[in-house]
Amino acid sequence: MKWDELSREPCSLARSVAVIGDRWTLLILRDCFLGVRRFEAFQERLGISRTIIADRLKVLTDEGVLQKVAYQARPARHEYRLTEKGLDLYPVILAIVSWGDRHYDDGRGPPILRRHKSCGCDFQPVMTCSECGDEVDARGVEARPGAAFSPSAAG
Amino acid sequence: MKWDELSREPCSLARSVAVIGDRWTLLILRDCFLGVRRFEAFQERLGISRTIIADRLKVLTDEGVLQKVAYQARPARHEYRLTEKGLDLYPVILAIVSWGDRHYDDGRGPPILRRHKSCGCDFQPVMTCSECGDEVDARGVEARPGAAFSPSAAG
DNA sequence: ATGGTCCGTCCAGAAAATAAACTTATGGGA
DNA sequence: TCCCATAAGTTTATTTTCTGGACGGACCAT
Repeated sequence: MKWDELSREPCSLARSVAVIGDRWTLLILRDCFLGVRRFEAFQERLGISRTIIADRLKVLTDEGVLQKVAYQARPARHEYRLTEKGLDLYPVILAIVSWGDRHYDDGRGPPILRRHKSCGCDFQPVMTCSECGDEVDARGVEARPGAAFSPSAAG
Repeated sequence: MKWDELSREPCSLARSVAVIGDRWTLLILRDCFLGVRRFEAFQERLGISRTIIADRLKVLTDEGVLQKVAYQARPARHEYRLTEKGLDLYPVILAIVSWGDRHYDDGRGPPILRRHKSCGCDFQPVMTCSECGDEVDARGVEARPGAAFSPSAAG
């Protein structure tokens, strides 16, 4: 399988990874959720080559994860904002951060604290079942093929 | 920033991405959660070069996400199993799959269905607040620097 | 006029990813 | 014994991607 065939796999994980599973894309998305919106800001914060920033922002824009919004007319300038589809990626970011908080703590605690506005508390994300509300973990789940399954598919 | 500097960033997402943020690593982990354990099986299912499989399995093993377990002595053969640290990645996989299910459905529904054993229902994962139990989304959360924060850090 | 900001593109060299063939160790059958 | 098969990689050569730096265009402030 090649990288550009991923999006045609009958697998939701493969299709997602085709868009966001890149080395730098997740870092760009992290910054998006922290309020970074401009090309120069991404480049400065990440310290990677401008070519990659431009390429990844284009992919995310083409996929509808980010949206270009003009903030001044002359010279034409715009910023990159998360769309609804992009905001839907928040659980992905939270899950990754949470795993890092747990397994790669350097002893000084989490680098970023997150407060749930509606209850006012600093919180940890918990993955729960939509039906019973209990926490789900790998051992408590049974996977089986769905309608869109085909032999080479998975997840 | 370079790829191998990621793990030294004061950012839980960067540290995690240094381990699992690779193109193929997430696909390998997907298969792990579906019960795939042997080198040949990973290679056959993913259809990518053996070099990459070997390299990624080594990284995941070195990081303690997978563990080599012998299943026969002569010739020496072993399989790769998720450790507790690896099982902790389940919310990450679920979050990515869930996003794909929602935004890259081809009209035939999800390729894989998941049943929560304890309640017996097919379910969708919901990211909730550890303190109040309500669902969390990007707009309802406020991030701020924690103890391990430093100027270049994030998330 | 000079320098600064912002958002890119272009280029050549360096680094990484990839496919295909090969290696090692063993067991089974003709 | 010889040949084939299985499993888990390694080696080699090619292809792709990434990098750092320079460059460009459209403005603005001094």
